[in-house]
Amino acid sequence: MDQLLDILKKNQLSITDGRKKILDMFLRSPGALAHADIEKNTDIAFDRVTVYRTLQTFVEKGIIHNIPTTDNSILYALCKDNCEAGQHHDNHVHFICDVCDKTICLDNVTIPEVKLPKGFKQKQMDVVVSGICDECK
Amino acid sequence: MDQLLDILKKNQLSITDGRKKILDMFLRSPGALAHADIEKNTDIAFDRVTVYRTLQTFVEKGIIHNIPTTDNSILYALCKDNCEAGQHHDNHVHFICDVCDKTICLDNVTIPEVKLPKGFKQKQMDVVVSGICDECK
DNA sequence: AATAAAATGCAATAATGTTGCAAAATTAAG
DNA sequence: CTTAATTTTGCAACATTATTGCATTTTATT
Repeated sequence: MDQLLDILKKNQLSITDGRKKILDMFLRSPGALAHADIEKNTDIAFDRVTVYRTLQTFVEKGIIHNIPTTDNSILYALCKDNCEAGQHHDNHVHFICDVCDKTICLDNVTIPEVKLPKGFKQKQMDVVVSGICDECK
Repeated sequence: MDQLLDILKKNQLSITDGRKKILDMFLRSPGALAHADIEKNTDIAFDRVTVYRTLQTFVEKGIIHNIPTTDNSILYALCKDNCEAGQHHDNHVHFICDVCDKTICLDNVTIPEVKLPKGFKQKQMDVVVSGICDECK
């Protein structure tokens, strides 16, 4: 049973080489990936446009979601437990390591609550913590 | 006593038209600004490059800081109380309104604490809440 | 007012993202 | 298994966004 095919089929996506390879990268990656990471991967011999469109499709289907960053890059991550169920709009804690620069999706960290001023209604919350990760300590 | 000049002088920056006008935009703006907002402002008749360099300088000096976003834009905000003291690396709560699309810096909202897994060391935390702001409710 | 230092504008270049359309691959049907 | 319909991909062109070097202008210093 291939996890790859499983995810693609569940989301009613046709099985193509591009989607398989890109999804495979996410499944193997401990952290988040930027568009550039994928494009620079020599195994991925696809056109820039295909990468853009594949990522867009994956986001729409809820296979991956994007992580806020303070630079102008977009980070994508597949969160192990939830995303396959299509619940990727749920709240997450993301950790960015200042040393190795990797972004890790901390699925099992409880997200805190925030008291907003009067009149504000919360729909989603993203928490990005930066510091030193467990491998670089 | 001009607040503008005060901020620039405190940070040992020469007083130029560009810096004055861009800083003025931040002082008048209730929310965060993107590079594009500044460039499109007809009062700002400066070269793109100047805007980039001015923003970079302001960030380095701690006059403004940038806010994580899930799209590929960089948002900058001057946070009313802290930034002048150069403490802009402190933790903030940012609110992005889904309706009017403005980003607001909630300085007086207490930032929550997060328990990280073993081995992770937290240095900074950014919280981005999205929903409906008090003006669009 | 003259000089040193810093900031700006311009031009060129690089990097990043988007769109339309033809060719190729995948799926569905017989 | 082969064919037709649908979807995906690659290419090309284009648009937007960001960066760098250098000459010119502006600001600060004496």
